[in-house]
Amino acid sequence: MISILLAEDEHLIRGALAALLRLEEDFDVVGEAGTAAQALDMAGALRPDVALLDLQLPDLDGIALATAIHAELPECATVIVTSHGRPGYLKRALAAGVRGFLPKTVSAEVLVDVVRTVHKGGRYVDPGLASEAISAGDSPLTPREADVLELAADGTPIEEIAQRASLSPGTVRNYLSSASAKIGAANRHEAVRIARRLGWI
Amino acid sequence: MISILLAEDEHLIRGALAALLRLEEDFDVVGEAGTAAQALDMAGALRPDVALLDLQLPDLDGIALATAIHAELPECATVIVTSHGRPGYLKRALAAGVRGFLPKTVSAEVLVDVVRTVHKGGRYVDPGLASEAISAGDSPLTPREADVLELAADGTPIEEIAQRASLSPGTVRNYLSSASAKIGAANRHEAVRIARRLGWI
DNA sequence: AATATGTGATGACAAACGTCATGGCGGCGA
DNA sequence: TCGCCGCCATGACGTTTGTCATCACATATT
Repeated sequence: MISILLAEDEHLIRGALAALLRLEEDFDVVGEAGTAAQALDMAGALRPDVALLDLQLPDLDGIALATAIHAELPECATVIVTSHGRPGYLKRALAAGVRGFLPKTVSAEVLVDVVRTVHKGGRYVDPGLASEAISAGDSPLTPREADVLELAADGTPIEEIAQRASLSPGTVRNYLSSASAKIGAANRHEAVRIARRLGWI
Repeated sequence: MISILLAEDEHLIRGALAALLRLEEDFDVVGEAGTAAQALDMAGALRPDVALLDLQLPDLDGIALATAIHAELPECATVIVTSHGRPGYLKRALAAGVRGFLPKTVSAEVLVDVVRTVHKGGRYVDPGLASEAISAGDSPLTPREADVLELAADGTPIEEIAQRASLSPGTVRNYLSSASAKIGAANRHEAVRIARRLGWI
């Protein structure tokens, strides 16, 4: 019997996934959490064999949650499930010791297989995502460039970015300019979009 | 027995929802589609009582799909399910004759209830979404302003927007300026974000 | 010690952008 | 028929950007 903890913020999806997993005779969904904090509590209390984590949770992202769970429950295998197959996230997830990484586009059968695989100590990464991650390569941005670019999201004007980052407006423009050049974008807004898609910010 | 057609692009979620619905004795999931085109084919062939449609599908949005289904199968009740509770969409969906509108944050029980309700001829709209839609009000944008603002998404430069919309760059700037003013945004990028959130574009 | 790299800043210049006034044209309701 | 509104355009103005050269300082690498 494999005991499973589910962390997913959308109630309906959480329930549906639970229903799906409960169809397997050897699966036991012991807990369903809607937030990372809840999931962490439940992990400690229920000590599941496998934790199925959505990448985007309201309080913390799934990778940080996986790290926290590993610290408290090293024998628990974690699997990240996500709608947005951002290549950068995959790398961070693997670095965090996650054992499985799946987009929500896989079939139910694959999910079930993966749960069994990671429970037996194996690993599984979606092949499509893996090849994307390889072709996307590492982020060319310096840490500071990534910071500033992140602050530039939502169309924030330079002046405000400068204040939030405690930088001079000129410096902000320099970072944004070099980041856009590295990414190959025409302007910072496009740069933000691309960097987001690749999981660089 | 209520026969149900499911249209949802994410394979895993589609399977999970199907599993959830099949737990009900009086439900029969007769078809699962990943695209609007597929869903339309299946609707014609399987003539389901209820169609459960995701708002975002790769080829067409759920509202357009609902309209198409009604045209071919007037007795089929349609329910839209969505991750993004954009107020504007709710209005358009109701105008299209959709019988149910739910965010994915509702519980599995609610979904099941709603399916039964709409099958009996009733309607259901998520209360939270409804109040949001009311408070958000109608779009203040003229059709053309909305067009141009939509083209301005992804940080496209004005010159390119002008070409795609077959307008002079000056006109584009005028529309963008007035749209931003109406929305209360400092620049077009912020305007795009707000309009997106409210379902105006 | 020399070199490269990241961080932070300034100044200058051109291009892109936001705003406003103004005009013409067409449709639609009063 | 008149006025209002949406559509499209132009010109002018100031502001915000993107880009580049150049500098200083700190930290690693070789």
